[in-house]
Amino acid sequence: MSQLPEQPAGTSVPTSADVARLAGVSRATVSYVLNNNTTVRISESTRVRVREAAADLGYVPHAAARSLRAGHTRMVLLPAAPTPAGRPHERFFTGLEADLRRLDYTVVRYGSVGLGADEAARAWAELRPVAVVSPSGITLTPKGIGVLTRSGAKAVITLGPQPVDGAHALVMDQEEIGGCAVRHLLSRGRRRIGVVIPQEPGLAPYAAPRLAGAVRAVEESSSGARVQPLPLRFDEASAQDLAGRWRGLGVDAVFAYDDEYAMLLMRALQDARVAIPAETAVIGAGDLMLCRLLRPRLSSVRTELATAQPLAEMIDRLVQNPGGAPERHDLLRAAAVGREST
Amino acid sequence: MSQLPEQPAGTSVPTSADVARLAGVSRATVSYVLNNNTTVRISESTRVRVREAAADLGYVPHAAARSLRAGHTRMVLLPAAPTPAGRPHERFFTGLEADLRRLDYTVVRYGSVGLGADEAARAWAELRPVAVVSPSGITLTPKGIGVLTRSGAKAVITLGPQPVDGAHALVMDQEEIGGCAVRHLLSRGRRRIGVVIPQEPGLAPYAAPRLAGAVRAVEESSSGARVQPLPLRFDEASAQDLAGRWRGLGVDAVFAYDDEYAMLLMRALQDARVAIPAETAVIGAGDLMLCRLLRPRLSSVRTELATAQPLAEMIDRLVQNPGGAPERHDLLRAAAVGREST
DNA sequence: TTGAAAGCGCTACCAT
DNA sequence: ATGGTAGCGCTTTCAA
Repeated sequence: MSQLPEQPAGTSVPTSADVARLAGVSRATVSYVLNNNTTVRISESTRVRVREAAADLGYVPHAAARSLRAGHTRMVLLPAAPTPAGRPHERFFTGLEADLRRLDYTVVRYGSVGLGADEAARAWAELRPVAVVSPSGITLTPKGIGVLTRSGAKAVITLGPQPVDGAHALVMDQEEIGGCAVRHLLSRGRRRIGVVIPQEPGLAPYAAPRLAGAVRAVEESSSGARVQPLPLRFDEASAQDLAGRWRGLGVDAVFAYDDEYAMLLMRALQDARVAIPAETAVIGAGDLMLCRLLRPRLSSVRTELATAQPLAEMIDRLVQNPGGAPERHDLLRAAAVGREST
Repeated sequence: MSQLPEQPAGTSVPTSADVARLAGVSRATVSYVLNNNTTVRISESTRVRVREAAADLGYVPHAAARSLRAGHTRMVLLPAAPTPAGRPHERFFTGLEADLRRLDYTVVRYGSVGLGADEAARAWAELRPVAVVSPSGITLTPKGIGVLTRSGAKAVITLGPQPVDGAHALVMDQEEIGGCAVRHLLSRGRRRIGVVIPQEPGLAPYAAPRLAGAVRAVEESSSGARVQPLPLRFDEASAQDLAGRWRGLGVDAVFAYDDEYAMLLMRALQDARVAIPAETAVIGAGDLMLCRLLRPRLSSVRTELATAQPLAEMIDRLVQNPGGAPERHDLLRAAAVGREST
């Protein structure tokens, strides 16, 4: 048995002292090496040993300790104004924030523009959050989850179209949206169904499962219907191009990804004299106000985000009682709303 | 007094030790009092003295030190996914974030839902940011600015329709938007001009100056035109109600606050058989995609946000060289885009 | 009822 | 080239 006091294996967060001990150097040296301090000369062999020790332990520096020592931060605060008339997404986060504040948490929205998944996880870990709610758009890897939990996060929750292994998941089941849209179109007697695939890169994690759900709904219907993916950029030229080729595509209905793409496409189709819904039915998703303002009124898949309250309570529960098996909850209820466009 | 809220070299950020010294007690007592620790009994007179000392010094606890000592945080991290197809506002902030990260700053979007202006400023100050960029929606008061600078913020910058005394300001001149809209309508020969006033509370800081700009443009035109404010909520019922009273209002043009309100109102007017633009001209603001998708195509005031790059550089400059006179920069360039609706 | 002091993790100064 | 160590601001235990 080692004579050194044993660290409770999983529970304690490694510090620079741990790295120093493992590398057989002082904490000062660790600091010099890891910060690439150039005013001090450290032998290459020591550098390597320190870096390896840090990597072995999964060491992540503690931002609070660092800035306490430094006497200042490099933090630029961007207070987020509550958005009264925001998108459903924004309203959800604003509500979550309020609920968590009520439970005495400090809510920080941390930007990670231009960072890769694991870089981002590391940057988050430096802040030592007690909980992380990661939206899609940043794909949290199992490795990233490890970094976060090892740095003290009690609850790591992914929030997006698909769950991630090893984290709790709030799933917004995008497949169901595609499924709802297609079942609605099938019920209207349509059989050759186009599905818009937005070409904006950030939307892929949503677009792919919506298409998959559409395909599955067709297969399960045994109707002999078929699905045709339709790439579309969010600009008029792309929409006009698609509309110009419309009759050649031979589709009698289209699920346009969401309401805004639907509006764009519908206008282009109308300009190309494609009758809606006679010739082609159109359905969007999101059930925004604009559905009711367009003519014909736009059918849509209403997606109801559960209120944030249960999520706030779930976070609180996981923080107080961490370590259970990953939970998975569905957060999205989808239902088609038929209007004049289908 | 209303000069620069400077941070002279000798005056540093007050700590609990300073409070203790001023109150003539120990740091422990300060901690007990300010945290309302109930396990320890402190005389009422001491409590009062401590609180007064804290208030006198403008003491704000240091969140990093607190969580370092506690060994854990109550921080819930809400990583903000980059929004590729977001609103101009969001894209601006995302760009700012990337630019600042490149300058090696840590960008944190801090929510303050349900907090008053000075409460919020205090909460921000606890994080000891080196710079704060405060959007409208949270009205930063001179007092709040003082709290922030005294806690070490080198650059406090307001970002919104109006500058705030004592802080640097990036002004998004909302009056100019109203002015542009009205001058455009006047040039189209309209003389009785309605101006939509959204009833959503968060929009007041924008709505009021847009109206003011509209009024001023009319006055300066010496055209004998008049302006009529038109309250409107963002729902169909409110729009239908307004449209139903339309002919009694005697307006021949309307500046509809922004494109989305314009879309809502235009639909209601069309449903009420008000001819656009023959009977009433409509202009929005924002020049969103939907302007080109509506029929008639919606005229709009294009508002060009300067890119975030200069702001990031300004922040960096102020951090490195703080204490100058408040700067003021205009961030918005507005120009009317005439389409079929006017 | 209050105070003295330890120590959270880190970096920078001053020794070797 | 590397180590010892002080101290950032705070809370909390123990002692007075």
